[in-house]
Amino acid sequence: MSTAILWFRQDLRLADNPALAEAVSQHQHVIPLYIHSNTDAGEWALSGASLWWLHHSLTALKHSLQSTGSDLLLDQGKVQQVLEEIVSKYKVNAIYWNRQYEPWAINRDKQLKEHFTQKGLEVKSFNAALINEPWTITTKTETPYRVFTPYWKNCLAAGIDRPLLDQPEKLPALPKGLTGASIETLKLLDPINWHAGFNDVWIPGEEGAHAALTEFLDGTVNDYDTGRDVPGTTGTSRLSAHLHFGEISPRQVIAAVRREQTSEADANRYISEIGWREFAHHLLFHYPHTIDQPLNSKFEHFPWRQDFDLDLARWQQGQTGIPLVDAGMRELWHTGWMHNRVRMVVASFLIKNLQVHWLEGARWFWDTLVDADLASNTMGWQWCAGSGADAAPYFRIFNPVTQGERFDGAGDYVRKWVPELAKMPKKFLHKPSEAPAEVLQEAGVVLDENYPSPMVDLKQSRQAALDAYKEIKELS
DNA sequence: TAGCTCGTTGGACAA
DNA sequence: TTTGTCCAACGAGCT
Repeated sequence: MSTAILWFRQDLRLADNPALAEAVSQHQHVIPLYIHSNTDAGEWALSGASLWWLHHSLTALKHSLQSTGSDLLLDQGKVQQVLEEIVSKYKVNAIYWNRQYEPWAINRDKQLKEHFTQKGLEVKSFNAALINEPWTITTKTETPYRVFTPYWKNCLAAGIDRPLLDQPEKLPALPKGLTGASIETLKLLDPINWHAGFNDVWIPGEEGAHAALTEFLDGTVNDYDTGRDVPGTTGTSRLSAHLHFGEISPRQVIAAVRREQTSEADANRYISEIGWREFAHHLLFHYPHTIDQPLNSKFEHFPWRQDFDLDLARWQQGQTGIPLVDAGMRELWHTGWMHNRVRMVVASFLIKNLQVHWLEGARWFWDTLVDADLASNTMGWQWCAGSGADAAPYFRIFNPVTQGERFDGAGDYVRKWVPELAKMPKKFLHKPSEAPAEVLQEAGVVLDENYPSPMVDLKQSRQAALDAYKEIKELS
């Protein structure tokens, strides 16, 4: 009789789970285990909104495992120690897991693999999270890609459709006497119930992931190419957190999109977004220092603001006086998520108009996003700052008023998240400070009383950013 | 090797 | 109101 530990991490699903499928096929006993160990990751430990998601996702996984005759064993503490205890107590022969790609996780897993292999266990890891793992795609000269388009062309040429693994119908019961901690003892939920609104928006877990995918395929995907840019509508798949926690795999998502009668443009555009997720992992793996250092070293000398605390707080709270920025920051706070276009706009505003270091923004997103992902977050912020791979040219500074008028022309998004402006007419919704007194009065807006004036002059701060970028250019 | 082409997401301004 | 051009030049990646 052989026993394997199936160590769950960012692969909280039963279907298309290679480590699980292998464990079930090779061993009579399988111990599904999740270890809450939040010290390995240092500054990038799971936090805030992610912990809320994790709590519910683990609860869902536990239920599904129970319905197959098994259970999910929950534990916390040092990973090696926890594994060691279970290994010796239950005569475990093998440990299987699906790979993670964060620099800290790679180091930890490598060390664990060595340790337990030396002890005579079979230790195997699998790819569950990506179409192509970061080291499998290279340029003709075998260097990593730094530009998305050639990277993605290469992936497409190699083929991106992958076979799926079925969910095991039945799992062996846990060894007798093995009962884990309850989910509550992990204390993942913040006792301050700031995440109350999340329940209305998200269903974490594998079932929730497939429900979100179905909803996307039933409607949204058919206008994805243009609809994805409109924050006031459900124009995107909203799968990011499900994908991050591995409740669904990119293979499953691509296969499902392929089955739909969707226009080529919409399907390809969406699948290329999965490609960006892959590209982010490629970059993080090959350039791990980019989690807090610029990829482009010129930016080490960028004159970021030093005394930014008050401005950062206004940005975080959605009190900048720029309606689209405030709407985005409030959507983030209330739902743990923000529309992608708005993420770019609020990031550009923080970095360029306020000249606050992109890491401050990255850290706030890390705490508040349910889909916080080190690869995507790092790539996104560096892209906006201009210091990353395939970055926005420095002169490309979003004007949040223009962006609002272009992508939230009807104003649904701003009206929803900045209700104090709900009665503003379209013409001035994105720039209330320019509205005539009678328009403001009619809309019940009293500037600096119930809605702030813009905290910076957009034109002046844009010019200041351009000058700062010029400064580092001249250094080289 | 050298040369060529191209680069997610924009804004300001002029015509 | 819409469309075209410029912004500045660099380096990635291919041939």
